[in-house]
Amino acid sequence: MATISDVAKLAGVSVSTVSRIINNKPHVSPRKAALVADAMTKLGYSPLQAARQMRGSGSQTIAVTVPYITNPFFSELVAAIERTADERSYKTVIVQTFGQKSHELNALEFLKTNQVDAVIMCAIENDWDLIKQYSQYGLIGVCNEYVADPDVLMVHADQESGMYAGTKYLLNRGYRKLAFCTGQQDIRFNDNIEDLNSDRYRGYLRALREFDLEPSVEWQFTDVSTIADGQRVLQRIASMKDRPDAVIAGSDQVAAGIIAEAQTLQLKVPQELAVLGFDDQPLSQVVAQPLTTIHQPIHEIGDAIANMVADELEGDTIDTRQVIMPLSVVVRQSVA
Amino acid sequence: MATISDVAKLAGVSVSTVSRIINNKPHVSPRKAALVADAMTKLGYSPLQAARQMRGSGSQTIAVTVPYITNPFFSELVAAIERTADERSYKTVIVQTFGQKSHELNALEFLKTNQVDAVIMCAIENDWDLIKQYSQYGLIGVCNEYVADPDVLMVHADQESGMYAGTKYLLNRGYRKLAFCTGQQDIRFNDNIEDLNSDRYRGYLRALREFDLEPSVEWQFTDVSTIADGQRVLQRIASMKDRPDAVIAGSDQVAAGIIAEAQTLQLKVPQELAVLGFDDQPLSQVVAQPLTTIHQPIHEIGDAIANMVADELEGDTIDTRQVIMPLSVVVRQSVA
DNA sequence: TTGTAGGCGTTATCAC
DNA sequence: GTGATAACGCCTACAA
Repeated sequence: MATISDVAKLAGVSVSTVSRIINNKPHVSPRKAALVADAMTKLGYSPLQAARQMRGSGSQTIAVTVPYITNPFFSELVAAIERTADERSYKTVIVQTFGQKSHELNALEFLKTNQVDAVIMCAIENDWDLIKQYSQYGLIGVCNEYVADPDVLMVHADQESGMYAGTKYLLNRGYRKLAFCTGQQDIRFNDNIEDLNSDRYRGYLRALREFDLEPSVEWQFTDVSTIADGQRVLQRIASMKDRPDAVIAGSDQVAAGIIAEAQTLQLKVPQELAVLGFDDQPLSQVVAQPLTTIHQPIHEIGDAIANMVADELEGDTIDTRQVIMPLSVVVRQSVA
Repeated sequence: MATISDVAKLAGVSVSTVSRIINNKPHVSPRKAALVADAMTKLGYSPLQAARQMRGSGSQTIAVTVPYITNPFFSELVAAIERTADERSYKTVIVQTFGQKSHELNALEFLKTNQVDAVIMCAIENDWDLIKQYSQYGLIGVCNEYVADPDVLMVHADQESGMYAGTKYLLNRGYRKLAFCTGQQDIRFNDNIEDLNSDRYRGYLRALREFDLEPSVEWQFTDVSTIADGQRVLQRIASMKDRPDAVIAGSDQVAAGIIAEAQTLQLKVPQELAVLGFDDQPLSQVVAQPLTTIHQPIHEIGDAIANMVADELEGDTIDTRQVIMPLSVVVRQSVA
């Protein structure tokens, strides 16, 4: 493990000169620069991160928080972010929160201790007021989440319009008895809350009301997010006397579970029950009835936030700090 | 940011006493210990990693390398490892290699610079001889890969037997014209190589030979690993004059792609073409014909390697350094 | 049992 | 343009 003074010694200069060159600061003669560059490669030298961190220098590293990396939506998102970060020569560390505030705080602590220059939050567990305090230690970007703060770098899709379009599509096709699934624990909707799920619910309501319909409490399913959850949803639907004629799954995972279980229970999709997915993941093409779903531009979202964060880190002026990506319905076969 | 000397000052003791308490070393009076504990919580103090790293102390962090986090097999594996590491109070950082040697080396460099105490490699890109050199800086565990070195901590599934069982199952059901898919670039099989793919191929051959069959070069597909790859495989099969009657997909992803494309091309599974998956992921239950596949105990594998690594880090003596998990065929509907 | 002092590798400040 | 030197926060001999 060569150190900076090893390099200095070999190049016949002082450590400060080497340091200047490493961090390409001015006031260095080309001659010595060459000498040092030579010594560095000869020794295979690279600066020790830990020492830099102690000095409070940058780490060229970005942390990304996600709830669960096993959720394909997030693994794709992380992959996109990491790919772009890589191009900009930033390293990436992935932090799973498992929906726990403490894990999220761990990631934020990285900022405090200079382990990372920025954190991109693809899920938010703690109150924003708490999180915001960490921005004195480094940059915080928000991705796929909502924060009512015009200063933060934020990229997300237009969930309201997306869900509105999806619901409208079902309505236009003649469906009237719509079931609604959400990943959240309970539908705590109110007009003041700005978050992904409320936004989706808002879009759902807007479409419904255009048809003078009200949401049915009976047909609302909360806390569903996996394939297995989808299977359970369909079982409950199948056992109802008054069944919905369509179900808004909230994710392709859930939609896939619903369709698979429908198949085993011999319930015909879309004839007896239409299923609308969300995300448009590869999965949506391989289920028994390929999913009509709402396409999310995951890679564009990831690229955008990563580039914005990198820009800000490099001191570039950023014109728009918040970008909202459009969502659109992809028609396949799970809706008639 | 409270430092150790802030704590010392507040507690009215010296920094060394605080340090001893933090690292629960002997020779501390309970009275002072209480004082210090008090001061620590009052200040919200936590030791700065960077400073510890510079001293060469442990980081309580384990790096995990995977080729692509978007591959559900690996995201599940990582999740299992992280969960167990978390229980043992180790932090985890995920490093994607993207199949590139340089990215893998990055993870290994973490060892050198004390950023992590251990790295668990779930994919191996570089030569083992090169990798092994890094074990002077920290612990290296191997997961889901093969290394001919009795000293290394290693956990993987018995791919040979798994593939043998799967192939045998097809053979026993009367299939004789077996196609074979693999994720590797080309089938460079030889008896000396010990790796996951060779091992699988070995199992495939063993079963074939029991039926006096030879592998068909015509029906071997290399470099296939995604759903889209699977779709392409089916297209090629569909266009053949002499078609296989069964295909060993190598992964559930590929199997799902094959089945989806078969559906659009109106080719009946399993009547006209049987499909055997590998992994037994949730996906395998939602395709048009639920997959007959080979179950991999992903969580057990992840738990095992994480526990072994944690044990070794904590100086426990380890009885068996290599564990091989059994694989078994799960019968569903993609094979008649 | 406790405290003091030195050093880990780097960068920034100050002289020259 | 260049080079000493003092921090950064922590741990560990060594001394008391």
